[in-house]
Amino acid sequence: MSKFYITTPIYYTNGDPHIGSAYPTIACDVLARYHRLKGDDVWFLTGADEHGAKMAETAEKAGKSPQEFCDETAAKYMECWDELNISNNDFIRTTSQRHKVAVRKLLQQLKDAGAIYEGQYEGFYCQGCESFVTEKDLVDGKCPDHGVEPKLISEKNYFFNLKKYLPEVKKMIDADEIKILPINKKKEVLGLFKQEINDFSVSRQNLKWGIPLPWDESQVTYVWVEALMNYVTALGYGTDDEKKLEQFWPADVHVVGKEIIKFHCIFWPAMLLAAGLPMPKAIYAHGLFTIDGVKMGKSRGNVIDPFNLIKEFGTDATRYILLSQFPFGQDGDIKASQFVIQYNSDLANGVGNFSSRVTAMAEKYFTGVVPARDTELKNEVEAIWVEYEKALEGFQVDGAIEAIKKLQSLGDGYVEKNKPWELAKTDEARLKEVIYNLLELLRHLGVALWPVMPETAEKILAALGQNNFTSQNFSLLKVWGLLEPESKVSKNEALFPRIQ
RNA sequence: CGCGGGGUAGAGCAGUCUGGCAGCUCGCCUGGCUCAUAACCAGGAGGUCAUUGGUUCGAAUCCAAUCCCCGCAACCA
Repeated sequence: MSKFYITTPIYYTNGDPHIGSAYPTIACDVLARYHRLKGDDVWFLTGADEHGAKMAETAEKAGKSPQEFCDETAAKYMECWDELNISNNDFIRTTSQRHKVAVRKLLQQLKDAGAIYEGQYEGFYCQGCESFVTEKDLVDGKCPDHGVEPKLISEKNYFFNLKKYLPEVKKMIDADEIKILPINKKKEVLGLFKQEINDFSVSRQNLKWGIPLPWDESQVTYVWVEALMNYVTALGYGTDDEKKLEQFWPADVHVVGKEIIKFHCIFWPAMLLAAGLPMPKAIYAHGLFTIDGVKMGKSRGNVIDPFNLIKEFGTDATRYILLSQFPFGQDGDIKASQFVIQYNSDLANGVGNFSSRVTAMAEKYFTGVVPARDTELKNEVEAIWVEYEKALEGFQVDGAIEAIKKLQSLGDGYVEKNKPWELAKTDEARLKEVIYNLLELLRHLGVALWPVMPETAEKILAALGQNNFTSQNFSLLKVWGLLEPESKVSKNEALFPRIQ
């Protein structure tokens, strides 16, 4: 049995959960469930990144203490994942005691290894914001929020000696010791090495909302530095019990958005290298949404709330709709107006209707008793399984959805070709074979569906009398002919009622 | 000349590496069917493949230039 450790990005929770975070979380859930089905020992981590100036500022605007605010948003995230039926094994919060303790251990480790040195950070500081601002944020050289010119100031900071580790990191990426996927993202990362990459600061002086450095309590750890560390702190790094760390680290895949690949593909490996920890095996960068052609953002008022989607379509359909908009590794544009159309065509008319028609025929013609075995569709179904597995092994969640669609349309085509309603009048023996093939195909569809739409899969399989299927191994489940003749099946209720 | 990705039917995408009838899904139109959730199946209409120039018997694909969109570009994560 092999292990599979998968992580979502750790979300910066200074606002409510939105589909930008729901999307990769669902994708990771599909991969986690697939590996569990295969019998792998899976650890699936997600979490909340809760420190930093921006968080403190957002909390203040909301009239709350940072901790209070974080507690509330983290709860919303957890609720959202719960409603989306996300099967994460852990949810790490960077304000949790376990994270803070482990971060300080890891930072000390980096310091002891000589990877951290003291230096001066120079930047534009806005009095109004009480934080550094970037030049690109300035309008006419002034802070857009406060209308004042920020002062160039300098403060003591600790820096990570990134340059020392860059050649080794590059080598590992080149050699696919850290696989960067999809393949074009590897090119992009290697391209970054051609530009000058400077050491980065790991601390902040005038900020309270963060984790104090172990060797200098006047400085707070720079937020994304400790955020990246969540992938090991959640496994118990630096505690008395590092069993999980030994069992699951290195990660099999960090799934990240393409906007943060530099942090994950360069900075994080460098830190791991300095700390003497093994490298993640793969980093998969997924694409970003635009909505009706424009970037999603609160100020644009086009943010799609996952809770609303769940309310409108249900958990499984929301999972499906988000994943099926565009290929996982690419950017894509989505339109909320397409969601209903897609729900109706793929789910109501597709999977749902197919399940109804097949189980209804079994009831009508054979009073719900599975007729004699047949193997007419065996080869075609096996070929689709090969495609399905190949896609998921390569983290191509959308490929699995394609395979599911193929199974279903193979079924609908088979019904049309064989016209069971005519066979019922003319050829009982042939009818038995046809219905068996359809029921068995539906069983395969149910299994294939499980990682993507677990509740639906369970309903389909329960109607076929397959109740404890998740306890069985996938290698067995995908074999043709598991459905026993003489066993009892029942008609499925409408899995996805049509939306008008 | 900062780095990288992208621009293909009304919509969302594949095809570009390795040049050879421009494909998929949805939507639309027509026909068929009645087991099923007004579902299903078959057929059809719809594209100067961002623009311009070049290479070639032949270019969405290769080369050059231009325009537009997205991510990164030392501290927003």
